[in-house]
Amino acid sequence: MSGVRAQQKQKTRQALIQAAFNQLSADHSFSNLSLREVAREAGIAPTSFYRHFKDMDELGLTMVDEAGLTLRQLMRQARRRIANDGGSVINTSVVTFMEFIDNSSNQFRLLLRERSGTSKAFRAAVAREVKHFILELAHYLESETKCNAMHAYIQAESMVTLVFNAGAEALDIEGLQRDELIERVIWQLRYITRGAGHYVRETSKEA
Amino acid sequence: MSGVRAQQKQKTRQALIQAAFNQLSADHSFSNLSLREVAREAGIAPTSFYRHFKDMDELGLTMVDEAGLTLRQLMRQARRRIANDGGSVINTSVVTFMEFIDNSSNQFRLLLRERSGTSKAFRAAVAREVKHFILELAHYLESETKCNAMHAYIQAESMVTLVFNAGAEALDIEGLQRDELIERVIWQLRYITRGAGHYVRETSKEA
DNA sequence: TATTTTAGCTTACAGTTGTACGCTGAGATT
DNA sequence: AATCTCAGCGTACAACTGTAAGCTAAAATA
Repeated sequence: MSGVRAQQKQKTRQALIQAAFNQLSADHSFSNLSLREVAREAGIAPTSFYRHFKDMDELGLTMVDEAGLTLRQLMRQARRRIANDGGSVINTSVVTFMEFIDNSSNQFRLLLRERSGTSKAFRAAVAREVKHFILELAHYLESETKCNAMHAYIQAESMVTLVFNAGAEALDIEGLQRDELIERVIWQLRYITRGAGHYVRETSKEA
Repeated sequence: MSGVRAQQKQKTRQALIQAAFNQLSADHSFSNLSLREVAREAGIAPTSFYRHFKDMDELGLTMVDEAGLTLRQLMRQARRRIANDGGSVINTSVVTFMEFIDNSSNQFRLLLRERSGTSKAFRAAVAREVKHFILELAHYLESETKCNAMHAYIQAESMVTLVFNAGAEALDIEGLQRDELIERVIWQLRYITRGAGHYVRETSKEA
């Protein structure tokens, strides 16, 4: 196993994935990609594509998985920063997420677009990745605050929604406008934290 | 003016727009549309398309305007309901929005997708429509509560983001799951209201 | 009434797409 | 050493795309 042969196959498979990611941009979405162009950039004949993926959709789903992985790694990194540098949870998280958008903008774009895209399988795949993200945050909130599971989940869901959305807007702007955007999203997260906190307290009073 | 000629032209122009909207669906986005297919459904020759629009993008931008109009009409209707039926603001708004998603799902889909789509002009157009929506809500919040302008805007922005997002998710689900989704988004809006209220009070104390 | 304007048509073309089919040669297996 | 496997290639094709060019007939204008 893992002979020269299989190794080379993995290599061109990665070349295909990389080529596809490279061709994503502000004005080129996954559905705009053509099998032929991807194969061309990867340096293989169009028909050789099929040795690696059944069709473009299979490639795309692989890419979604990869982007989701990056996203989860990112979140762990954020938590590490919070634990070590001792910065504010909200601030650190938002800053880390914005770094993701700048450093891996094509991965983020893929998630962003395919979340409401044309293929049910894609939408489901992105939803799954986002849900992972939400659940990890919900667990964190549940352990760090005196939040019950339901409120923790809803709170996490809104936070992820708001940050994700701000990320989408951030893609198109720079400088001052961007700083203002970040400030706004931080306020939004504060609202959520306060508001959820209120209802949690009320709920525990009732209990 | 408004002779038989101009009248007929408007009619086929509308036929083109309608044909394009008809061809949108869960698995057919605007960028998947072809000029030829739209023309075919509208009942004209492909090349006659150019008598009405410079290219597909011009058609698309017109469609975005139309969808934005529908959206604003919807919001006014929601406010009327709130004033007359006297129901809860949050509940009525969410229910109204969900009706929009069911009754005009293709218009909603257009806004949803092109918001993060491939064309900067489209993204800007959708952002403009959404901003209208946010501003109207912000003014409402500012007048109905003791909220200052900044908090009103940020609050409105988060509410629209959360509802819009829930709408996107609602497109793919039905029944119980959907009811749960609606319940969650209502909680999220409550968080925002409470949280914003808290900071507003704090600000006015400081002042 | 004579002239101009124009929405819609037909024909035509060059470009791109996905993919079926069959071959080859280098690694893997026996 | 003989055989098998299979990643990658080249050719080929049918389906579709956007759009250029020029015609026609009916409405508008003068």
